Amino acid sequence: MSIRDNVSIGLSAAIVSVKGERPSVLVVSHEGSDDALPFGPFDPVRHRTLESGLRKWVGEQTRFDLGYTEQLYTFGDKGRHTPAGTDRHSASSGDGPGRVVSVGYLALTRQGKEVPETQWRGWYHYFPWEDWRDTRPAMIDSAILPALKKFVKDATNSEVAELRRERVNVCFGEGWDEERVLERYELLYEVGLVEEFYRDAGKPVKQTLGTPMQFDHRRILATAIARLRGKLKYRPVVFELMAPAFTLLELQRAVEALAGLRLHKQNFRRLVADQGLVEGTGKWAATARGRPAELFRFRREVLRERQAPGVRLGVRRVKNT
Amino acid sequence: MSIRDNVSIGLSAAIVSVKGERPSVLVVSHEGSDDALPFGPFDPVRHRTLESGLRKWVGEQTRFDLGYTEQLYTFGDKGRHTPAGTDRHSASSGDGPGRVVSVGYLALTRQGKEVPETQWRGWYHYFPWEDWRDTRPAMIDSAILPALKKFVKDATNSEVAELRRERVNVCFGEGWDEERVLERYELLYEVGLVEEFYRDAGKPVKQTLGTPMQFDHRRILATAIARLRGKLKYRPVVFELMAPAFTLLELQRAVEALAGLRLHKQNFRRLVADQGLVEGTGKWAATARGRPAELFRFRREVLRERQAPGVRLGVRRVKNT
DNA sequence: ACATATATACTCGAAATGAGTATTATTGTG
DNA sequence: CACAATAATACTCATTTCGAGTATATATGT
Repeated sequence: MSIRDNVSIGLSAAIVSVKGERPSVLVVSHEGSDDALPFGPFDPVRHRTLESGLRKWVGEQTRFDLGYTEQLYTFGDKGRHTPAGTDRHSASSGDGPGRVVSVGYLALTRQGKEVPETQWRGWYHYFPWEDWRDTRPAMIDSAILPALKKFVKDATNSEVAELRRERVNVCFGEGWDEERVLERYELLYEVGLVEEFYRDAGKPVKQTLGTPMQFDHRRILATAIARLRGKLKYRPVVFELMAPAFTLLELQRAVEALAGLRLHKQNFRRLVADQGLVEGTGKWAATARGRPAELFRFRREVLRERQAPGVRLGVRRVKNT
Repeated sequence: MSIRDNVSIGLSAAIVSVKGERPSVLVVSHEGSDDALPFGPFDPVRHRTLESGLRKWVGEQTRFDLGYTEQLYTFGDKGRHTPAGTDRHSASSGDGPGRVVSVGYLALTRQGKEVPETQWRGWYHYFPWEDWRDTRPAMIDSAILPALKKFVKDATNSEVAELRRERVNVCFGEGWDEERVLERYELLYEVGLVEEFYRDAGKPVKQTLGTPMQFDHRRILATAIARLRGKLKYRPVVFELMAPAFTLLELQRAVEALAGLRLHKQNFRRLVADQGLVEGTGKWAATARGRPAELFRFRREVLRERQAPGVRLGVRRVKNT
């Protein structure tokens, strides 16, 4: 237990909110460098727990009050936490910048005012292939599948080829599993379809998909999206992202935005109502056209009452609203 | 990002196997001190990833080949990683033993030969209130609920009391949710029903429930059990713990052992078979009494083919076999 | 031959799910 | 002002899954 040189703990947070139909993440962005998630060091002297450290500096830096937070994953890969332009091998030389082990968090919040240096960006900028709400994204057929086919063909032997084929099939084959965000990102990284691959390898950057992020932050964001998409189904977490009162369609749009899928309206309503997740307020939303919708509120009691079920996404996909 | 003093990364593994009807965890045990999970430091110079570091020293120390592994959680709480007998405040004094952030892993393996200094121990030694296979454990009514009632009554105001009541109800109320292992352990810790509470607080130890472990290892084990119980239901992970060929009853017993619940035999069989998780080998097991059971094997192909579903535990609970 | 112990097959009602169709309450337009 | 358009909400229906049995088959031991 004596090795404690050159390791530091970094905390990164994927702070998520939804405005309208856009799931967004809070990023630190500067001219001339890639976007980054808010991150900071963990100071073991000042903070009793990792999470209290996180809440502290997120509060200071972004003035956001994190409601729900959840630890995602701890990443310690050598060569994947390198600022652009830095020699990726410097960490192994003993007293260089040292190794950073980063603990990623997911946080959900309602959207408030922005803070200097930070901005809300739609998460599909970083993962354009993950949004299936309107159509299957065209880049899957035009760019991704051709590259993946080549990846399978380039296998050194037939056994490797078979493993690769299965992986490609699970990630991008028939039967879209909206939760496999991380697996897909890692696959695209491996085949050189995302910019981070070239940066980490010190190679010249090629034309790639989606907007890159600093360090391994896009990987952390992929983990966050995957986790949130999964959690949606069995815990009522969407409500952390909603205003106190909302129409059922607004709720549905939020879930759709996060899941990247369209849902069946009537069944969605039935699910939410039957589970008692929500109760009418007796007020109606002002709508431009059509019959006005009732405003609902989340029945916070369900969190305790029963084993609080989630919004089981009504249906896989559906043609239209 | 300059703080890197006095933090070290420890890796701990809950290595799980099942023999017969006993879910077991590999522990390091010595006369005179509490059991511990195998753990070791993460050496950032030698290892590229946290997981490769883990596999390396687990391999060296225990000679076990970890099949499935999964990162659980990263714990960094001050005062909960203190060896028995050490002043729990020494970590905060700057250049004492320093702060250990520990990354917990879950690993599944088939049981092999034991290694000196380690031993397989049934996990219900540490969590006797979690085994509901035969009956609802008597200690819940005799020891746990009385203490929890007092905990609710001792609340300083009625709002706190209400929150406590809800927590108690979710953890030990009607409708046992076998996945809430960690929540229950944390609650018992808080009310002083587990030994670690007294040790961490530097108080004299009272009569408590279950076998204690060193550091925060029982918490890590609780996390592992919770995760595994959850995962069982949607990924076919049980098979990592089974011999290459097994009868359906053996499979059911393994799932029951892990979940701490009895399942409905006929429905369990239907679920497993209908999902194509398993195929007959045409061989039959030698049984002492009764009609011989066919031996089955796991159809590894399902892992790729479809989005591999898990063994959805047939039923909540059942009177008898 | 039959009691006992298992394994395996089949049945049946209740609930959940997927996919609609039908009805109601608004606004905008000819 | 009637009516097209738009959206909310209600209701229907076939299919699947689930929980809980009963029924039958194949062993062993006496």
